[in-house]
Amino acid sequence: MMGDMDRSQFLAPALEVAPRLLGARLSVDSECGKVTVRITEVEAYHGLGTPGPHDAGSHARDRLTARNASMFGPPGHAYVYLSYGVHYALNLVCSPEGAASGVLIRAGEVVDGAALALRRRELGKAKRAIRAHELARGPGNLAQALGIHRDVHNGSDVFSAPFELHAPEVVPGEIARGPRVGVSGHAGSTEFAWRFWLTEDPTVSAYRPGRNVPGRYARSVCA
DNA sequence: GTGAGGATTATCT
DNA sequence: GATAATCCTCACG
Repeated sequence: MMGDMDRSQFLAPALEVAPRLLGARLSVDSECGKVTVRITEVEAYHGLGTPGPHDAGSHARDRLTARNASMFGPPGHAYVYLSYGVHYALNLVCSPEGAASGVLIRAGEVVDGAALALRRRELGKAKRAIRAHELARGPGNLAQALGIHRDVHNGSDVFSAPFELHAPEVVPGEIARGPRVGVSGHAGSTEFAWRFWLTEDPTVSAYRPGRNVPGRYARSVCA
């Protein structure tokens, strides 16, 4: 159940991998120093070549493109994209090379390098004071806290520098499951309850439904 | 070449 | 709750 975190785990479809990443520790090193988060919230996205229902919410739903190419690349590598022209988001690529799927890392608890993470967040915008549990809350904030940039990290191996990935040290606790955040159409409905988070963890981001989602006002479902 | 639409966040009402 | 910020990606002609 909680074996070593190695590359072979990422050969599976993202939907299987996603919940297993909860509680894992992810570090990103840089010339400024290292920041480590304990992953508390993730979402699975499938794509061409990965078994399961067609995922209309995925960047890799139709074809290989310049943007989504690393989702089709080797498992255990990073897929980084620019969201809304404003924020980077980090995914860990799953499925064998040639098939697309990935796990979006949506939130984490900063367990090391909090001072650097805070400095990066303050450089970003933030006039308001940032509390500890908000340092890496939400995919954009998490990427910023870790110092993720597309040009530097997209397509790189998560099992090599500057990344480190370690399996959960203890059973992470109760896992909740619900529809993905900000995904429009059926792909954002409870039919695609592909978001996983640690119940009651304060670092988990707020749920916000996408547009045109059936059952838009349903809060969330638990596993 | 052009235009619409984001796997978001912070801020304002 | 609503919206601006911001710019890349992709579809279309």
